Amino acid sequence: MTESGTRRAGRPRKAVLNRERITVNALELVSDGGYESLTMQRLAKSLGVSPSALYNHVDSKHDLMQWIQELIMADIDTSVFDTEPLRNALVLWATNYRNIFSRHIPLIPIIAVLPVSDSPRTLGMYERVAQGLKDFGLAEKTIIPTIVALESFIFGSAMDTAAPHDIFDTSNHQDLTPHFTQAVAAQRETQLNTSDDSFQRGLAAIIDGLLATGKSND
Amino acid sequence: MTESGTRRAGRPRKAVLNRERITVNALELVSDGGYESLTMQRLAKSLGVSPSALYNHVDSKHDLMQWIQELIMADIDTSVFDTEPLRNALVLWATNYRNIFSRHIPLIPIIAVLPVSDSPRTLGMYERVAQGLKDFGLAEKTIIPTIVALESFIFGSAMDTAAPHDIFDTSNHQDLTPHFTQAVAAQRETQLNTSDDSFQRGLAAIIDGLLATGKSND
DNA sequence: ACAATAAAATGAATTCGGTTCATTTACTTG
DNA sequence: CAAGTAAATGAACCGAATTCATTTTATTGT
Repeated sequence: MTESGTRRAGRPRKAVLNRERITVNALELVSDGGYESLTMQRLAKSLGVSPSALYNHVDSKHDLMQWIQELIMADIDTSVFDTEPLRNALVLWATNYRNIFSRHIPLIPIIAVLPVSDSPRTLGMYERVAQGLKDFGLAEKTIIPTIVALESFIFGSAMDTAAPHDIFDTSNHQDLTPHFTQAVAAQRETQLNTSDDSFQRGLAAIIDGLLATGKSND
Repeated sequence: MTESGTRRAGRPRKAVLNRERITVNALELVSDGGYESLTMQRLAKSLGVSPSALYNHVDSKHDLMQWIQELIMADIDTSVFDTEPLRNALVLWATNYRNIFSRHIPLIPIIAVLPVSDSPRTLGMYERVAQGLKDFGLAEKTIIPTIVALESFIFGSAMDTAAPHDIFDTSNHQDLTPHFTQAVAAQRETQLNTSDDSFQRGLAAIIDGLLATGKSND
């Protein structure tokens, strides 16, 4: 949409940077060194460029986060809704979703609050899940609350995976917390990872409940 | 416990700062202006003191966050476990918990990951819930996963309350997302706040499921 | 009264964050 | 080859957390 008229010529120099290179490098930084590693200066250095150069391509760090969201969302598999019965599909999708975000904890509070229309892939995912729920027979008005509730559980569970393994260590307070201490010991005996165990139990519970109470004939 | 021996005398000057004043002011800053408002400099100014003075009392901003956690946890009501049947008590406790944290979103990712032993009040809350679940007849080994799953849902739901009201606005993509768009419209017609609706539905579902599948005779 | 004490408060300095902007670079095209 | 343009630069700004040498001042034993 460059204005015409007395225009002579001109194209820019060859760009070193572009959205993809920036986003991929940013995500790499995060994967390697945690989220504190993602600073505009470090990102610039990893791209062999000066920090200010980034701002010719991205408006702000927050915008960069949105780009990263798109990249991450691409990993979430919704094809199971085509091949599996709904309950199964929900379990597989949710598990996949949670596992991916547990590798990107600091993005969660940001993404949880981002308008879906800013991310085509996110929108696509919602559409696929909504369709599955509708075909299953959920009442139209319960579809969104069902998705939101599931996602809340997924995000919360993803955050929980960041908890240290000794988060429930009560060595110092045993006497004051007898029931809790005993419960911790009992869970430990199962040899199951606490986060995974909690997620699987909670997921089965919430899916069954949501599908049961959301049927059309309410 | 100052060492004796060749000691002469000495007590410090009267302290302007102390843990309580610092923590209360910090939380006030957060409530008034969101979490970006909580900086050590602003906190210092609100206390009529220089920023560096804070570091005579708190080791780091992260430590300050833990203090704030303690203050917030004090608001969570566990007395319902003494007066209500378990299912009811869980609903009331979870709702209270979620409402309180929805006013402190940025703390969630931090608190979700904090060792409970660092916060006596958090520990006390867990003890009370664990006791309730045990008395209800849950198998010992399912108590911790039950609590963790509930808390994950609570934290996720608290974050969701920060989502903008038009988070699901699809005006631009209607044709590509027919099911989702229709589901959004149907939910809107109920006049219910999406976050609240989702939370209540999800909460009932997950509690029923967890209590049903966690009974001792598994 | 007084000198010694020691925690508390200060203010300057450091380091690192995101972001802006005037300037320069180098590629493309008429 | 000259014009034109987006891209890249580097210096600068602001505000953040934190450190440290220094100063203040309430207390207490003499």
